This record gives sequence, structure tokens and C-alpha cells, in this order.
Amino acid sequence: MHCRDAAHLLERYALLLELAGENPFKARAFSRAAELLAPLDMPFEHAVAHEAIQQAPGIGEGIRGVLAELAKTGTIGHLETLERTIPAGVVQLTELRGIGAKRARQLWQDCGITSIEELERACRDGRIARCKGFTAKSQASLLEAIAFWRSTRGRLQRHKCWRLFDELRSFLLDHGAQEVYPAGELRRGTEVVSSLAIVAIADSPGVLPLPADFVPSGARSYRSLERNIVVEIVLATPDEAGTALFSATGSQAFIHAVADGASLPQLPTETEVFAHFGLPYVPPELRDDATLPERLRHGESIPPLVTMEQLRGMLHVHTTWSDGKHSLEEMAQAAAALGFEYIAICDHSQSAAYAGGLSIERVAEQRAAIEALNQRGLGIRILHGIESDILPDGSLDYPDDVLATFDLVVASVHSHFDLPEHEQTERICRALRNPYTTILGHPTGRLLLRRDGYRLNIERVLQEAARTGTAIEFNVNPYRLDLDWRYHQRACELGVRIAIDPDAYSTEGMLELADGVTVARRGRLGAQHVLNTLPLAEFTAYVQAQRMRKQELARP
DNA sequence: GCCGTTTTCGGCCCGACTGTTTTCAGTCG
Repeated sequence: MHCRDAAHLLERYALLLELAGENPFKARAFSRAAELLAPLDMPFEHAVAHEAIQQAPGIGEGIRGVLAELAKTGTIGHLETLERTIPAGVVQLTELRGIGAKRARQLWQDCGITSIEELERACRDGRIARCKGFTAKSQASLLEAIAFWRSTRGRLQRHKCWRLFDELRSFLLDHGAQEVYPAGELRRGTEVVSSLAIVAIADSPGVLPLPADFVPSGARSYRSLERNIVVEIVLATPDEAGTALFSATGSQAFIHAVADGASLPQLPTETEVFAHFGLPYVPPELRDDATLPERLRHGESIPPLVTMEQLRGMLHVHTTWSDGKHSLEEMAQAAAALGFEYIAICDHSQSAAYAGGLSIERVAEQRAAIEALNQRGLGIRILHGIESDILPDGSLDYPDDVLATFDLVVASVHSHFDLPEHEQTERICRALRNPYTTILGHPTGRLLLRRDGYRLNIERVLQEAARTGTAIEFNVNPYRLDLDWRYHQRACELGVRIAIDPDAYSTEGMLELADGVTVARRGRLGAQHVLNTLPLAEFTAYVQAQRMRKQELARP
């Protein structure tokens, strides 16, 4: 068992304990153990044998026993018992916004609700409003939460889809496939994925076994509806690999525009498929644009899109100084190993108490720690940044003399999401005018398939960013992918630089940059539009020039 | 369940928001 699977079971255990009415802090203790294990990339059995895990803070006698049981038997007996006593539908209730373990338990025990479908019927019949602790108003908001839940079903954030792809890829490679490629939306870079397409290459694809849940859906394609999203596997020989990949990648409208009614020739590479139709190779990220083939035929060329290799700086990462999982040194070393020239540590600021935000004293201590590491030399330059909360009035979270000590400032909204659009916009614009704001972090605050962004006039924000010379983040956390790629071209038109940031809480989080670059390419970003493609010297000069310019602007 | 003691109980990242049980509990970030 891999550590991440063990962590998954422990999280599940924590949730079921709480649904069973146990002390929430007991559940939290198991949840913390899961958080400890989740980032470890090793077999769970190895991790458990480690002294560092056995003696880690938060791991005591009870949890040690559960870990030992899990390592020995591959399961947790008590968890299995809970799975039998708590209906699966009750567990699912917690997927609704505004429903935690307490309320799910209440709906189950007091109102006899054991699934989301039942809850919906009960809300429509007005029965929930009569339950203790609920009213007509909460009944209405439950219906809203159910509608939102339904609208997000059958779609996955990209990292979850990659996990599913990796699992199926391993299976196919183990069973005789020579190569396995992602296609469809995952390859095109859509921010969420509703159907996963996979192309498996084998000399004799007819004899390739597939997981049991796949049934035929075409001549050489198989489909499963038994996962969170629709999954399609297309089998092809090496000679027809290019065509299979081209077809499975889509979009359908793009394929039609390329082939213009003609049938597709079976060819080994996609480049040959495009050449057959007199076109240059079109990167998958641009293949939602069905008018592109026609424009290419009329002489338009494909813009050069940013690549992972062009990124020089890893901006906006967290460490154990606030709520990150890895130390300053571990994060810096990991970024160095990925070939980055500089890394900007941006832990949370003092108002973010829930995330261990840094007091002014801690800021100074962290600065000294970073200087010491830079003295030692880790093969990467560490910049001292901060992710400063934007306070409700639009000011930043430290006085100017403290802000001036940072090498850069990412300013982000983490509270008061519900301001009216005009107030929220003005709040953010005020933060943009702050001379020390280098980058506006996750500009809309959306969490994909979880919550919409705050109400905001994005055009006004982009214009103020342009006027003040402030960069805007493209936060590649798979839940965020914020600023939405649809606004990237507008930002570029206005001359606003985009910072492609991992917002990583662990060294693994840094790896999400590569996939984030795929999504950024969808917004047609080129290296020249991206702030952190600048070499270190130019980056620091940019920050200095930006501060001076803003101070000029601030003068009456 | 874990932890640290003003050591064997009483806290548990902290503040905002929401709805309503009008004085707080549940949820969220």
C-alpha cells in the first residue's frame, strides 16, 4: 500500500468517526495522521517502520496501533465496522456545501435521511423545515447546495484525473501496451475534465486486456461509466497512433474543421495527420478553437506558447514557517532539483492565523534563516516573499517598513468573500496600488467544483493592474487555476504580466506547475507574457522598478 | 486521540459568517 492510499483511508476513518458521533478532536487526530502520511512518496509499510513517523508529534499510542494494524492487514477493523453501520449516502451528505459531519449526522438520526436523493425529496416536501434545527430558509439553501453538487458531478479537477490516468496507464503497460497517452480534455488543458480519453498503443491491440468495467463503445474503443467520470480507452497500432491520438484529443469541432468532411488517413504521428491536410502541427491546448484551421490556411501562424522549461523562478510557495508541509531548505532543494534559478518563499501573513501566519518578529527570523541558507548556497537563490492578506479595506497585512523588507509581495484575498462587487473590486484595486504589491494572488478566489469566485469586475482589476504595473497570478493549484485562462489574452493586451505560480504547500505541489503550464498555454500565453520566465537579475530589477513606479503614481 | 501540564484533565491553528436554538453551534477557510 502506498502512503497516499493509507492517508486516504485515515481521512475516511476520521470522517466516519465524526459521523458516528465520536469526539471531533479524536477524528481530527486521525486526520492529522493522514496529513502526515499523504505527502510521503513511499510504501506505507516503509513509512510506518520509520522512527520519524512513529515519534512524530500527534502520533501516540492509539494511532500507532491503528497504523500497525493497517500495515499488517491492509485495513482498519473499526473503519470496516463503521462502513457497515453508516449508510454510504449519509457519508455523501458531507459533500454538500454547508453540511459537515454534525449536520449530516443530525439529518440521518433525527430526520431519517440516508442519501442526497432522499434529502432532496424531503426538502421539496417541506419535511426538512419541520426538523429540529432546520427552517424553511435552511431547507432552501440545502436545495441550492444539492443543485450545485449535482452540477459538479461527473467532472474532476485535473490532478484527480491525472491520478486516474496514471492508474489506468500502469494497468495497460502491465498488460502489454507499448505506450499509453492522455488525450481528450486532459491533453487539451481544460480546467476540469468530464471525460477522460486514453490512447494505448500495441502491436496487437485486439488482444490487450482492459479493466473489467470497460465495455466496447466503438471499433477499437472501450468505455467505462463506473468511475467518477466517463473514461474512454482507444486502442491503436503504432502505424495508426497519430490518427488515434488526433481523434481522441478532439475537440470534435476542431477535427471537423481540419478534415473538412474528408476521412482521416491512418498515420503514425499527429504531425503527419496535420501535414496531410496542409496544416502545421497545432498544440492540443489550441484545439478548442474550431476557426483556427481556417485561419492557418489563410496565413495566420501559431503563436509560440510558454513551456515549463522557460520558467526560471518558482514563485509563491509555503513552508513549515506557516502551513506548508516541508521546510524552507526542503522546498529550496526541490526547486533547485527541478532546475529553477530562484524560488520565492511566500508564507502567510499575520492575519491568516488559521494558517500560522507570520508575526512581524517571525518575518525577521525567517529573513535571517533565508539569508543563512543563501550564504550556504543550495544551488538556487531564495527570495524572501510573503503572501499578504488583503484586509477588508484593501490595505496589506503589515506596515510599509515591514513590507519594504520583502523581495516581493503576493497579495491575496482570504476573507470577506461576500462583499458586493463594487466594494470587492475597489478593495482589490487599492491593494494593486500599494507600492509593495508585486503580484495579485489567485485573483477571483474560485475553487473549481467547490465554490465560485467572489463577485468582481475583472476588467476593472486588469486595467488597474496595467495602470499600476502589477503582475497577476495564474495560480496553478488544480482547485484554482485562477486567473481563468479566458482572461489571459486580455491581460496581455493591456500589458499585464502573468506570474505562473504553484502556490505549493509541499515539494509535490511544485510538480503541479507542469500541468498548470498546459492550462496557461490554452490562454495563449507566451514566455514574454510570463513574469517568472525572467532570469533572477531581471526579475529583481523588475520588482525594484515596479516599486519606484508605484511610488511615483502614489504622489499627488 | 494527543499533549502538556498550574502533570492524570481540559484544552485542541482562530476568526468570520450564517442561521436562529437570541447567545451560540456548525461550517469554512
